[in-house]
Amino acid sequence: MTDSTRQRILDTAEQLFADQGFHATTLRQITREAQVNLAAVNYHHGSKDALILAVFQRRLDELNSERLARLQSVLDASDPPDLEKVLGAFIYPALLLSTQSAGDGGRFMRLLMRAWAENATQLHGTIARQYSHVMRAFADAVSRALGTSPDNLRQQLDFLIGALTYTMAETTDGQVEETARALVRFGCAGLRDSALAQPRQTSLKENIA
Amino acid sequence: MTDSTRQRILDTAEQLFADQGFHATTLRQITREAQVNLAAVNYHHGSKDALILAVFQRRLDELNSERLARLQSVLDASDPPDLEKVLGAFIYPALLLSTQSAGDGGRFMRLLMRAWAENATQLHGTIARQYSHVMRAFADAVSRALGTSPDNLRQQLDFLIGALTYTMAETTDGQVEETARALVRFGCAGLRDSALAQPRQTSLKENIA
DNA sequence: GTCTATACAATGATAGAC
DNA sequence: GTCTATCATTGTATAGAC
Repeated sequence: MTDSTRQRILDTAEQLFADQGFHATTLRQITREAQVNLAAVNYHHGSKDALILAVFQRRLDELNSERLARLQSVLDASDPPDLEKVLGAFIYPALLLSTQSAGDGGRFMRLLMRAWAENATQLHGTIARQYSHVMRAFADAVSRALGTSPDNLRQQLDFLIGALTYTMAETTDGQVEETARALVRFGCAGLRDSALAQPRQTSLKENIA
Repeated sequence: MTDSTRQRILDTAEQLFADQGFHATTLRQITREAQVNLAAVNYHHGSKDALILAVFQRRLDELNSERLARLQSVLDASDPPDLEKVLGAFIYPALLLSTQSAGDGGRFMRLLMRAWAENATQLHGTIARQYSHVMRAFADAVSRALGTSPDNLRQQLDFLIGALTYTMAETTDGQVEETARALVRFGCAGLRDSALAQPRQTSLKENIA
């Protein structure tokens, strides 16, 4: 098969990256374990950095689709959407992914924090572009739930993303539900309180993260 | 001078790491720019990973000392300490460091997120050990400000650390005060609300992050 | 103790045959 | 698409000068 090579590389790379980190994992190790030729990685993905990026793209596509689907359900349920449920639609799929991503023990999302490192320019930029659509949708939903302008929420949503990202790296299988509930509660309180402070509608310069 | 070589390596490495990332920066580039011999890095620091760790140690020592000093001032001011000021003592020095660290343009703390990547085991573990003293002191102060057990605050403080870390990577010079105020407010609201949910005193298994 | 010059195995990447 | 052979560059180790 021609396409199975590409996918086999992706699967093996994801597992090895999660276990050993990006730098410690060599292309020779990946290709040996995936039973493909060394040059196949560069042929199918271009470079090692591009392979790392491809590993992320696949998971982030799942994650963001799931988030948007859940958000739509929440928006359909009530017109001023429920803030807790909006944040839940953002947080819960991420924590789920962090502990049970497709086959491997569940250590995939530890890579998200690992990944900010290495090729920060290319990878962080691409991830940000991936998130920008989702971020816009959620910022809009949160703003309607609170009755404030979406612009003022960017910073607080960044706080939430930071807390979520950091938490993903530390959460293990059994704690997903409990952790998600705690983080939703934490974020709701912070957002509601910040909304009281800035009820006006000003616009800040764009700062996508 | 005998000590200037070690420090020159540290300074040059910090700047290059911040600009290009850890992996992209080679030892030959560092030693060339610092005008020292290639082997000097391994002689003074042991390895490239150890050099990365040393770069962090230096800044984290400053940061944690500053945090504890400010915390002491807050504790001296009033016996049930003011929660806003406690969080400020934790957050403000970090954001300051992230934008104006010792000479270089201020891109140092961008490394903190970058760093969780590469040698996650050794570096993340050592950083956690560095933070554990500070974390304990702040958890204690927050618990007294709220009137709850410190154990129940671990998770919420982790949320705050995540938000802070993520924010540090994105904050630029002019936004320190404003960002710190917003993050303090966000964290206070989350902590106060979570304290209402769990006023009991149970103990969870240790999970230092 | 510090520093230098040099050497080494392993890595990511590429070119060209099939 | 896949493979073999090969390249420049990397982090690290060592031997020896000051």
